[in-house]
Amino acid sequence: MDYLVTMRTYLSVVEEGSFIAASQRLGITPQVVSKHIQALEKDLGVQLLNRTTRSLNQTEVGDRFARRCATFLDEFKDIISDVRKEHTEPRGILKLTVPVTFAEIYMSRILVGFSQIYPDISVEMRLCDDFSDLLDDNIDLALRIGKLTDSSVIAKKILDTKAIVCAAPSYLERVGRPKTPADIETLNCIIDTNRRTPRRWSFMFNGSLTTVAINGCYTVNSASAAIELGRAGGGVLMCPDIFIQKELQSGQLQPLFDQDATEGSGLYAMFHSTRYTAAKTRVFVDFLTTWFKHNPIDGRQTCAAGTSPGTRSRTAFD
Amino acid sequence: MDYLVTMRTYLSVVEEGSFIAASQRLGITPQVVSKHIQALEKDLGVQLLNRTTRSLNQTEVGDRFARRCATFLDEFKDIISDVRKEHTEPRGILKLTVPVTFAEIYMSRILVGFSQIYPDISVEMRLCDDFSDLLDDNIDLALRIGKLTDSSVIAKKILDTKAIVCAAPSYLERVGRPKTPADIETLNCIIDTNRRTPRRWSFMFNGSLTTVAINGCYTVNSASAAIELGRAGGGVLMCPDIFIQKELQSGQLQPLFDQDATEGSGLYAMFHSTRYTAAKTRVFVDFLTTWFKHNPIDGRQTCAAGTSPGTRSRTAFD
DNA sequence: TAAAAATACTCCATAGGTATTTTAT
DNA sequence: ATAAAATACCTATGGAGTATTTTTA
Repeated sequence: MDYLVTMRTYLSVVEEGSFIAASQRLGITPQVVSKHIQALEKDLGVQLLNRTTRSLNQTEVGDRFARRCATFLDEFKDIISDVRKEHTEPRGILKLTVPVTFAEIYMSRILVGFSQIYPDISVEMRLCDDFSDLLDDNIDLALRIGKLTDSSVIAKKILDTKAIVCAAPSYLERVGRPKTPADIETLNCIIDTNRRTPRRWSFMFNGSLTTVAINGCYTVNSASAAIELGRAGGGVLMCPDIFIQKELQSGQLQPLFDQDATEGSGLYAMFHSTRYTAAKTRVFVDFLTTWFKHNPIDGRQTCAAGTSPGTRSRTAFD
Repeated sequence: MDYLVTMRTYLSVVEEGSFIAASQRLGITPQVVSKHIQALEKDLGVQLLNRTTRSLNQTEVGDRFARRCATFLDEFKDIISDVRKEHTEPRGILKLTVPVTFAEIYMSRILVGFSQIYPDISVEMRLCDDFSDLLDDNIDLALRIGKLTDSSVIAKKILDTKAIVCAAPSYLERVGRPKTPADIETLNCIIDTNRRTPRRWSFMFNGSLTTVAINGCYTVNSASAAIELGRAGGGVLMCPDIFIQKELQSGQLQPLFDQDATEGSGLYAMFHSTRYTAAKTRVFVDFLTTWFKHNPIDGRQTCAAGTSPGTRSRTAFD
C-alpha cells in the first residue's frame, strides 16, 4: 500500500465529509476511496471513520490521524517542490574551476554581472590551469581553453579562440622579425608548461597546421607570467588571443604571423554529462555566452546560447 | 512510484555509501535500488547522487534531500506507530452510557478501580435508561439490562440477572401475600416505563415463562424511584435483582415468588460491531467482568472474560 | 580485470476500474 | 425507495526478480 496515496484519500474524505465527494476531488471512483480507507484501517488496526450509508464522521483516533496526515502531506509537497526548484530555479553554490589567466582578466567582471542577475547563487571559483580536476565530483563547471574529449563530460564552446605567436616590438627589433614558422625555432621561446605540448607549438599558418619545436631559456607554468616576460622583451610566446587583447591593441605585443584559427580551439565550458544538470550550472553557461556577446573580444561572434531546461514528468501530487 | 519506499531506499544508499550495502540492509536486490534512485531522480528532475562504479557521493541537492528524507521518514514511523498504539495501548476518552440505577449503585466503585489500572483513560459517563442512544457514533460502550439484537452491535453478557417481583413486608401484610403470578394482577404494581413492556411483566415461574398484565397507580421512568416506592410500601415492583441486593438481604423488600432466571436476561456491554474495537473499550469490558468476579452479587458466577486484541498485519516499515 | 551500476527482459502482485450487493434512512 | 458504502470480479500497470551488459579504477 502506498501510504502517501491512502493518507491523501483519507484526508480528502475527512475534509469533504463523504466518499463520493472525496473521490470526485481526487479523480478516482468511490469504490477506490472505500478500498483505501479499508486498507488504512486494516493496516493500522484501528477504526478511523464511523460510517453508515447516511452519516460519516471520524473517530477520536481518526481525527488525530487526519490532523497529522495534513501536516505530513504538506511537508511532503514541500520537500518535493523544493528539490524540483533545483532544476528550475537556480540557487545554491556554483563551484567553478577556471584557468588562472582567464580568471585574472575576465572573471571578476563576469561574476559581478552574474551575481546581479542570480543573487541566490554563490560562486566558489578555483583557479587552476591543468585538466586534472575537471572530473571532480564537487566541480559543477570547468572553463578551459581547449576541449576535453571524454564521454562523461559535456563540452560547450563559449568562444572561438586562436593561439597567437607574438613578441614585444623591442625583442623583434633586437633579433629580427621571423618570416616563417620555422624561423622561430632559433628564437628564445617562452615555454608554458600548462600547454598540453609545452615544447611543440601547433598553429594554423597559410591554411595548414604547422608544428614547430621550440627552445628557450624561460620555462613557466603560467600564461600570465609568459605574457609578462614577453611584454618585457624576454622572447616569443604563444597564448590564446583572448589573454592578450589589450597588449595586441596597444602594440605591446605584436603577432608574428597572420594566423588562422585552429580547428576546434576555443574557450569551453565543461560539465558532467549526468542526466540532470543543475539550474545554476545551466544558467551560468548561458550567462557566459551572453556576456561575451555583449562584451565582444573584437568583432567576433560568440557561439549560440540556450540550454533548454527540459521537461519533467508530472507525478506525485502535482 | 511509492515515494516512501524510494525515499527510504535513497536514504539507505546515502547512509551505507553503496547500492549493494543499501540493498542488503533493505532486503532487496541492488538492481531494484538502482531503479529506485533513477525513478527518484527522473521524477524530481535532479541529480541526487554522483556515482561511478567506484565512487558514490550525493550532490548538494541530494544531500539536502537526504536530510529531509530522514526526518520525514521518522515522522512517518511516528504517526503510524502512534495510531497503532490506539489498538494495543489503551488511552483516550471512553464514552459510556449506563442505566441510571445501575450507575448509582455500582459505577462509582467500578470507575475508581478502573482508573487506578488505566490512568490514561478518561471516562465520560452518560446516565440513560432507554436504548435510544446505543447506536450513537460517539458512544464507545453501552451497558444495559437486556440485550439489543442488532447486527451492528456486539453484545457481551457481563452478568446474569433475573427480574425479581417483590414488595415491602408492610405492603404484603396489608394486602396479603400472593400465591401465584395471577394474584398480582389485583395488586398495586409500580409501573416503570423504562421496561420494554412496562405493563406486562414476564418472568420464569415453576419452569415456564409467565406473563402478567399489571395495574397500579404509580408510573415512573426510573428503577430507583420504583424501588423507593416499593420500599415505602407503595406496591409491588419488578426489577433486576442486582438493583435490590441490599434490600433483599436486609428484608426491606421480599420476593413474592421463587423465581428462576429468565433465559438470556443479564447485564450486557454493547459496542459497535465495527472491524476494530479500540483498546480502551476492550479493556473496560474485560475490567467489568473481572470486577464482578471479585465483587460477586451473591454466590453467582460471572461470565467468561477476555477479548483478544487480534493480530494485525506487519507492513509499512516495521 | 574485477567490482559495481545500468540495462533488458520476464513475471506476478496489486491498484484501479466496472458491475453488483448490502445497508440505512 | 434511494443514496451511499461494501463487495466481487477483472484487467493492466508497474514493481521486483534474474540474467546480461557496460563502465571505471
